[in-house]
Amino acid sequence: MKYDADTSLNNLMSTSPITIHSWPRAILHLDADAFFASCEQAVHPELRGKPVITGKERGIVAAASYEAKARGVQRGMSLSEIRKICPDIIVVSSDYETYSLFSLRMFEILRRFSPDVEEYSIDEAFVDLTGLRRSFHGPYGVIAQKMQEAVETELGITVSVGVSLSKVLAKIASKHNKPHGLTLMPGKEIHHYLEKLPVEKVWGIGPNTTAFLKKLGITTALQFVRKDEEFICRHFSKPYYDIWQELNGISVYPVVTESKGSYQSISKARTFTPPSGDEIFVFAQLSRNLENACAKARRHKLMAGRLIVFLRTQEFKDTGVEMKLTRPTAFPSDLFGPLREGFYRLYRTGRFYRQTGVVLADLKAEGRIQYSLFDDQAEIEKAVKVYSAVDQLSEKFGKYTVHHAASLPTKRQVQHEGDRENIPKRKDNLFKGENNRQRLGLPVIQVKV
DNA sequence: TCTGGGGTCCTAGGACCC
DNA sequence: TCTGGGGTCCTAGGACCC
Repeated sequence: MKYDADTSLNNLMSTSPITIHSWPRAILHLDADAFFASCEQAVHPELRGKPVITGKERGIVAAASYEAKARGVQRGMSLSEIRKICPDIIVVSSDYETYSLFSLRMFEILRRFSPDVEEYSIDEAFVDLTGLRRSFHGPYGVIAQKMQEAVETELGITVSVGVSLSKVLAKIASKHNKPHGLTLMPGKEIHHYLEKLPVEKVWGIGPNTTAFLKKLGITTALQFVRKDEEFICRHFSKPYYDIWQELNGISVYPVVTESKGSYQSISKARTFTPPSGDEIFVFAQLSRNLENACAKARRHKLMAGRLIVFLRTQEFKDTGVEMKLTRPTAFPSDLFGPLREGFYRLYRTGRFYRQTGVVLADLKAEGRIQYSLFDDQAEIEKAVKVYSAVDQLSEKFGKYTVHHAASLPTKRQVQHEGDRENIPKRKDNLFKGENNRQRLGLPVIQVKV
């Protein structure tokens, strides 16, 4: 039977004996379990089965292994709290390069099954499976299972998988059973899942909308889905109408296959404790944000047309200013003027600040920039030379080898890179790791001296 | 959820133009 | 000087995500 795009879940979910095509679309969502911690356990076998957390460099939990979660470790806990409930906790610094390599491998594996893979985040993917049953000689559930198996055996981590009619539903499915879950949610079973699902668990519905929904008497996903179109349009804007459709089994979010080529914006922010009322110090933080953001922009061959500066006070109040630049640039030397101007528009003596940040927006590709007649070409070329030297030095000797004097008063913090607590620093341990990297096809990472 | 860092998209309202 | 109607662009700000 041909699927009618207007058929809503109200029809799909009816107990009618008529068999409608149960998979108008088959969207898979894959979510790696405790990804960072799992990568650590895959690379360091001696960590397997043990409570591990990552995020040592910042002193907060970035990810906790399931063993740690089982012991009550949660995000947002301080390290001392964690040690109290779990004295044998293993704390490691985040190693984003390794996680990115695992991520890359994960997407490669998925693309063996379908070309329609969306790299949604470092540890999540959407895959459009629609129409693949023929070539795999099996139902979607079996294809999904094969994908899960491939990722798990080849990478040594576990992942949770959900398959349903839309991205929003697939996300609900993958979350339903974690870790190492595989949940199939065909049209006629969806309402079972939505019935017990608090509406705030739906992807795209945050605290604000949840509060609003509550006023309308809606607390579960099923209650939301069962409202008619007219009701939704009267009370909500487009994003929520889209979610409503997705929940109804009508796929409106495309699986975006193109890898994200470019950024809309680049931002760098930093929180410091204790909060500071020292003008020089706060500006230095901002200056450092700017240098970092610019370096990233240059790395991606982008230039900014707008600069946004923001400060967060002790009381978590944010203020910001936005500045249009006379010409696009990714050089701090061009931007210190605007930065200073923005800073003094925001900064109030006597206030204490806990965070500074910078956003580079209106990004344009380096090559496509038109300079005006009034731009000083010689100045620009000089800056190009200076900063390409800076970038080379940073690559060779580390991130903050060279920087502007204004960034100096941030009082450099001790770098924790590479030191890992509770892991004996023995040679064979290191080799174990390297063997594993090779087994996984990861390049051996050079140790900085 | 007592709060880290990095992103995206949508909407309302004003400015400006015919 | 006042008055319509309609379009586009920009910006601020909100809301949400991992």
